[in-house]
Amino acid sequence: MPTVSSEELAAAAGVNSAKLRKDFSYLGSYGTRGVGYDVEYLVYQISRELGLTQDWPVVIVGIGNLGAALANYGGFASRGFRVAALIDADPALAGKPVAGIPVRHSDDLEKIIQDNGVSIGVIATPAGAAQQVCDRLVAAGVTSILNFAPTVLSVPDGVDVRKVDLSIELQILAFHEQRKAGEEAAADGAVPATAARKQSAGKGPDGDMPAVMPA
Amino acid sequence: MPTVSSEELAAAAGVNSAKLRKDFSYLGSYGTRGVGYDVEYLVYQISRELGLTQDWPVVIVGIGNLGAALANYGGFASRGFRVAALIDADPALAGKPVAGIPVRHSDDLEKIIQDNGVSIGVIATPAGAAQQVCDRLVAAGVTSILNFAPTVLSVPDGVDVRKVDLSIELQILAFHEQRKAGEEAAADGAVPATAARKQSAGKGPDGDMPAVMPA
DNA sequence: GGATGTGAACAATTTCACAGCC
DNA sequence: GGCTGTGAAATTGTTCACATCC
Repeated sequence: MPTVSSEELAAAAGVNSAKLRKDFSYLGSYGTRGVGYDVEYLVYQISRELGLTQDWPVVIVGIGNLGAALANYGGFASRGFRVAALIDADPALAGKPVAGIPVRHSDDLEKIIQDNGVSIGVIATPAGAAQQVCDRLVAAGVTSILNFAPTVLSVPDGVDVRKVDLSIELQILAFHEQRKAGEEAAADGAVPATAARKQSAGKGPDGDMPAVMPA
Repeated sequence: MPTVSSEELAAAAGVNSAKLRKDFSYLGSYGTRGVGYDVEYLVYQISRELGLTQDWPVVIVGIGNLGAALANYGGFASRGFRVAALIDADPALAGKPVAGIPVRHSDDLEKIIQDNGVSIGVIATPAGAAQQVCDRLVAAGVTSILNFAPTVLSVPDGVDVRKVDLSIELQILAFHEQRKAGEEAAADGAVPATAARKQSAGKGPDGDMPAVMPA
């Protein structure tokens, strides 16, 4: 399939074709009127804009179950990420290979960052160690941090942090699940699934109040 | 701190106080004019709206590194999630405890779902097994699926799927990292960091084109 | 006096619809 | 004839500002 129309792409993505064309237009005029978009050319342009064509060395700090899962994750290489090193504070792990990469001791963290020109770090340590690891990464020159530890990290200006909370997505599913159940029960006086029910929210002892309610 | 004002909450969250008040107003009229919001009452109302006050039994299928990391993840219990069972296809794992919960063989998947009234399933298997596991979960009554496998799952209407791609967040960091670098280099003719550069995007052999460009 | 709750004003985003080009 | 690229219209989201209530 050498070319594709905005209509086809939009249908595949579940969005409006005008939106897709307008979004693409912000990247440049990469289509041909009457024909569509050249697939290979479009893929390259989008890849470049997203930074997929660059090589990004990253370090993963904290090689527990999650760190090991990340090290084994196949999706990184295809998006331009290269795991420059795995780092853990446990001396017993040092030298052992995980996903084919030997684990290094955290004493060498600064040297590893500098030798490899790493600007992105992944923190998969327990919560208690995360801020300290973060501080060392930043001091060594890392400017973007992906944090899996259940802590809010504080960093100086100019450093980006993104926090991944593995339970947030479950939370969202549970929210929709709750609404599904609510709709089924809507006939017998249950709270409707829409957010618009402003008037019914009296604070009295009204049955939907739990023991936790303040006096 | 028994009460809190929209102003204080907004400052803490980094948003406008009017937005916060308007958002809260969609849940109901839970504040007191001249006083603010009763913290404990507000926490309960938001928790209830999000489904945090319910008990959600979940199963985790695929107990590799990622499945084990999820089983050990502390954040689930506090948000109302209860790991009803860990399931894996490897007979060697069956009976072994992970995070204190014995792993069950996937032969028992349907029975486990039904005995525990599970409506939410987590898939942490390799990509090749994910669709098959998904089909079995759905057939057994699961209506929400959190998918960590790098595959797009197809499900019947009425079933929610959320896909977590661990490399997406890295991607976002790399995107911003690229822009940081671009801004530093902006003086010497590099592509500007803003998206608005429509006119310069000629298709000719213009130096920023790679070998992958179509003929 | 002080802070909510909310119409109205404003801003951003999405969609329409069609001129322009292949 | 077909499909992009984009002004203009429609829709959606955010902020202002103030009447209202504790």
